[in-house]
Amino acid sequence: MTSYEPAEASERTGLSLDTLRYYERLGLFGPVSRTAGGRRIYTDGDLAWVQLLVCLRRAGLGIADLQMFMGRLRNGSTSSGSVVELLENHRAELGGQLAQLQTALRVLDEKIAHYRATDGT
Amino acid sequence: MTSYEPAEASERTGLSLDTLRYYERLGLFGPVSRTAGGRRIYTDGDLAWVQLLVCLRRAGLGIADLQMFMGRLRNGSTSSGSVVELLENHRAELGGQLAQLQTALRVLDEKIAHYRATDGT
DNA sequence: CTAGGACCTGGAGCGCGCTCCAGGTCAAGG
DNA sequence: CCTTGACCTGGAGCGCGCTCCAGGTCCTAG
Repeated sequence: MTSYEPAEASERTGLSLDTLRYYERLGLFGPVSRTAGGRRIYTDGDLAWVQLLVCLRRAGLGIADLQMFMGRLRNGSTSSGSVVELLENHRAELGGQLAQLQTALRVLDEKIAHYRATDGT
Repeated sequence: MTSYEPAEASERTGLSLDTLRYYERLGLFGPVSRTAGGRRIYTDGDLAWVQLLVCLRRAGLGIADLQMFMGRLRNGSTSSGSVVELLENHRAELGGQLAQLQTALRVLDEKIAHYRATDGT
């Protein structure tokens, strides 16, 4: 029992049927095998990939990133180094965003203080 | 000398003229004062706001966030609390993204290890 | 055999955040 | 005066990441 119909795959990954098909079309995973009639049958392996994709999307990577990502991972070639590199770059970027937010928080605190001092009703 | 022509404002904020106008149209800052002829003249105050906006955008907040943000800050009313709240929620979100990334990194390490063990050419 | 529902495909549509464009106005230099 | 270039406006266009739709197929239940 290591295979799932589309509905179940959707449920398990949290992606819509459309999005699953979309990702597959873009080559982010799969190709997914089919029944004689042409319906998709997702394997555990497929879903594991999808979970990883979901994870990366949630982490803020773009579709293009995921494409080169999958490309690299597919053709072995320990260029997996560059994949990890990509992730770590993104992590750095997130760090930057956090820093921006903290700056914003600081600036806001100043503004609030200023308001209180100037216009302290 | 606390005022700037559009070109200079653009240069100083790193936003395009279009984007400056766009943000102003959306009410994210301003209204910017004009010359008799109708050209914009940005003040230091304007640019300070814009810097804050840039900061928040870089931190990943959406335009809608910025709008309610500015709305809150404008009408005083120490609801600035909810503004800070917004920022901190977002910070938490970034934290979540980082976590997702780390999970992805971990999963990848596993996959790589698996590759090496299975197919270790 | 028939009905119903889950699934298929290709392509159109949408919300976001800009970016570009046409057609016109202002203002400093010659 | 005229030219030139930075600026103005409203609105169209674009790339992303889905999401929705029409029109058709499969297949299980009655």
